[in-house]
Amino acid sequence: MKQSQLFTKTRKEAPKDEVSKNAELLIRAGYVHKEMAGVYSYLPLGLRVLRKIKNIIREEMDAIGGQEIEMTALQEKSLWEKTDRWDDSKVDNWFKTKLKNGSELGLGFTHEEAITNIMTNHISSYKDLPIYAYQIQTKFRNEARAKSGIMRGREFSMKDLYSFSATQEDLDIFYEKAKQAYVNIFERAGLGDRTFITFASGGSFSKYSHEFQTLSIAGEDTIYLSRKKGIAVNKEVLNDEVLKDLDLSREELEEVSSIETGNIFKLGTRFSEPINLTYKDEKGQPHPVIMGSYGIGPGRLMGTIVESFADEKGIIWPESVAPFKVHLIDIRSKEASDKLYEKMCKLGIEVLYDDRDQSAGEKFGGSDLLGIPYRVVVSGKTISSGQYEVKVRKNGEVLMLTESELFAKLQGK
RNA sequence: CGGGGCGUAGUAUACCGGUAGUACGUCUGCUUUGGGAGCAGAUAGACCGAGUUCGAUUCUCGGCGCCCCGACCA
Repeated sequence: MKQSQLFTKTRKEAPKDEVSKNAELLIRAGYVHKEMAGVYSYLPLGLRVLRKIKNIIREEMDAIGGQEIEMTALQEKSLWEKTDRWDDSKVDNWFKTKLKNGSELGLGFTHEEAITNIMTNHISSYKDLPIYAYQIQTKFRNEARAKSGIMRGREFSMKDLYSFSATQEDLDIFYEKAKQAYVNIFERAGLGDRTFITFASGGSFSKYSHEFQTLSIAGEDTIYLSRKKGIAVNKEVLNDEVLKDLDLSREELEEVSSIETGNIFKLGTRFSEPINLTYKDEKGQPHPVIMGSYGIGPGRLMGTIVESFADEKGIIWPESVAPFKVHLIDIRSKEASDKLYEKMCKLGIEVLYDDRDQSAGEKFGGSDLLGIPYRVVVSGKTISSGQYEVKVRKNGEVLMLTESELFAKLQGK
């Protein structure tokens, strides 16, 4: 894409009233637009990043048998009354609205009720199970206080997968698969080395749930981490019994702050019983379906990546989620730059081409802020040397490469 | 939801009971061109409403909005 066509611009100044690093950088770089507190629009570059994150998640969900669906944001009151989650005293972050005729509706903050209800039309026999279904959809939560930029908003994207099993064994097996899929997601998003499976409150059907906590000073959670064992315990549940369960001692635990980037949860029959989602076993006897839920927020993940890798000059995207792989910068050598751009496009290399008539300094500064992994400069200097200058954003390494070396590098050969 | 702070241009700010000034930014033109360059010109602002007043951006009240701490976060 030619940058002269891109409607967003980079800014030197931070917006006022924006403290979190992720929002400040994403707004300055033109990835997002803040509509109001806790509500952000994604602009072209931001949407490219968000899509890449969602696609990584999709691939991992599909790989463990997930089937993608898309449920509605509008939710019917009566369904939520069945599970006793309609009343504001039970769930305080509802956004509620009304039909013209006065009927109350809610804007979904999660979808256990909705999907359980859908499944009553599709599950009758043990032969129908298991089913694993997920969606990537907008959630609405009436947070008392929005904060942390795009990481804790009132409207945000969420991938939620729900598992439906006939037996506890199947749930347990799938749960472990989902856990591994989440590990893969964080690995692929570049956060693998700093994201830890964390034991958290399990609710009424299992002792623990598992959170995926990404270490960050911007985090709202406090966890106790054993780096050696690679696991952590959320502060909320830390006690002697838990330590004994997990064979951990206080001495080996380090208190760190972290961002909750994912959460997987065994639901048991918490929703299937009140909504009457049952299957018949071999003998024709009915049983409630055993469920699990598995959530991860693409927007929060994006914010976490920014928080994790940015430096004083701007964002640093891991290649897997970067809006473009290459930022091609023309310094008064339009003809040669155009040619290189055409070649990259032909080879399918994702490239943002800064073809604008700006000063070199502005282009470099903007490029650092955008955080695209490889910056390729074409200038009089590079043309006379017969080489291209490639700067690696994450470590500042500068390489002088011939054209064939350049393409070999960018195509990962 | 409890507590605190704050609303003057995109940003940072100044003055003032007599209708707003500066800097940076932005835009246009020219000159520049390897780290946000120079010159010239231009653009753009009192959150909203009510009250007090001859007159309110300024004082009072109400609303709306934003930020921070805490609580909350199946």
